[in-house]
Amino acid sequence: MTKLNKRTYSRYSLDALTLLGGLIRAARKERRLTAQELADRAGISRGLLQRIEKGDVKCEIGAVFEVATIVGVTLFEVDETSLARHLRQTEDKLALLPKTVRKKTKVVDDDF
Amino acid sequence: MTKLNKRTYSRYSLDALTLLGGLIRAARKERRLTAQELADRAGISRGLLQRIEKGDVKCEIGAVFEVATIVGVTLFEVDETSLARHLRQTEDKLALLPKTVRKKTKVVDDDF
DNA sequence: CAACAATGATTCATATACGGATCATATTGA
DNA sequence: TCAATATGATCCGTATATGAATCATTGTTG
Repeated sequence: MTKLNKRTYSRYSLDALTLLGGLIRAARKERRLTAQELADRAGISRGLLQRIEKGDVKCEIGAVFEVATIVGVTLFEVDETSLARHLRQTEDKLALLPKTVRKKTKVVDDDF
Repeated sequence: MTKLNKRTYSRYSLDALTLLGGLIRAARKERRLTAQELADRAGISRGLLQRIEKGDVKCEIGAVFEVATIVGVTLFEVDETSLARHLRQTEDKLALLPKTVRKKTKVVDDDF
């Protein structure tokens, strides 16, 4: 029992999340949306939106992306076409790589 | 009882998540990292990494960002300096906006 | 200033995401 | 081809994120 897991996060991840939250909050205000209104539109609670705007690491990424999308904060390329194209490119790229990664079975046989 | 909430997600959000997962997976393979290895480095389980690479909407955004960071997939600007600068700019922008959004109290008084 | 509205913060119950284990399958290297 | 290993897919128990409710505070408008 007692998981005591304590995940850790790099500074970059934390900053990126804070930034994303800030962008969402700024976009919401520019559009003069109430926290409650935006939460309703996204189908989440106001409390969760608060945490999202604060950059809380423990939020469903789906909820965060949805809110961001609603207020017009887009990650990656903006337009859908380019997103779809990017998706295909990624798939193609993956097809080229070996399907499974294989570790070097043994240390270099350097006794000679 | 029975929440039956059924959140919905826009096509864009779903695509963006799929793309992000694909980018992570591609980056992992380019670096010849095993799923287990990457999971260990991120302090998460292999199962969760699987879901992340699949673009599952129900994942802690912190875990996703952390994994992405580890394999070098960066959202927003790449370098830390620009990220920090962006952070400040967002704060400044927020400072200019009204602190709370206020709804029009009444419907337009258009009986005349 | 007075009334009201939006936000921030907390608490609690519950739905659920997570880790861990396991099994089957696919893929690799020798 | 064979052995080894990575991956995919489930299942289960538990830690925990979420929604709902509430209260205090701050900001806004009239």
